[in-house]
Amino acid sequence: MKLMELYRRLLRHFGRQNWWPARTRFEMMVGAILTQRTKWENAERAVKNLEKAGLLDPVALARTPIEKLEKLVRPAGFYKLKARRLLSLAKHIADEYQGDVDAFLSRPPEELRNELLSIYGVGKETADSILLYAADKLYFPVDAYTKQIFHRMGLTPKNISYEQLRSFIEKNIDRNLAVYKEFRALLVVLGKTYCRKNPLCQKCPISSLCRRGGGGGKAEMPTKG
DNA sequence: GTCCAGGGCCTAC
DNA sequence: GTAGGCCATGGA
Repeated sequence: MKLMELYRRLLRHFGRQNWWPARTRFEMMVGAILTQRTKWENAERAVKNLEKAGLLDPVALARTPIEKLEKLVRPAGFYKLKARRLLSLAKHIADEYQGDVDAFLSRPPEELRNELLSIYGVGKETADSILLYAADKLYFPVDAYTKQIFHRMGLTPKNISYEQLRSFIEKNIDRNLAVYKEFRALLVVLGKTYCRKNPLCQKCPISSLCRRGGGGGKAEMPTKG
């Protein structure tokens, strides 16, 4: 099973996803933090609250009292944590780049990645999502769905590390931004739609490719990353 | 009422 | 370097 074959099959089945749903690069970054371990629908409510408050701007956001942020991001869950994380991201861009998001995202990719990872609340998946969807760099974000899907397909070991899986995927798909962006979105949609629910497993568009489950086996979506 | 969603931090081994 | 606990609202 070649990964590009899987990609084309998912694309035929689900159609283009056109991620990321955001008007600006900073809004994308905000959404990436708000959707951590959270449905996008709930994260989006928080994004809209911030937008109404005029806070989808690093300098404005960085100046906002955390108590106000906590109220606005409440629908996204983990609201105290996420308010802190948004502030740390906004302050970094405001302090180090005078709020110039483009200047921040224009840094050399590996340096930008390390810088993102140094920001409180930005882990590997969030950093790689920002690199791919906001900075247009060829980094493939690996989430819990992707890990589980590839394991069930017998492509990778269950306990593979984040970096190992990212490397595996990046070595086996076309180095093309549209492919990266769509494939990642399609894997999330596939995971959300089928993997967690056993009854739907048979209808999964890749069930014939799935060595585990696919029939009587238990769906094993992890509850943790 | 129960389960869980597009992670990451902290702590203990 | 990694396993486990923790964070929390909203919808099914």
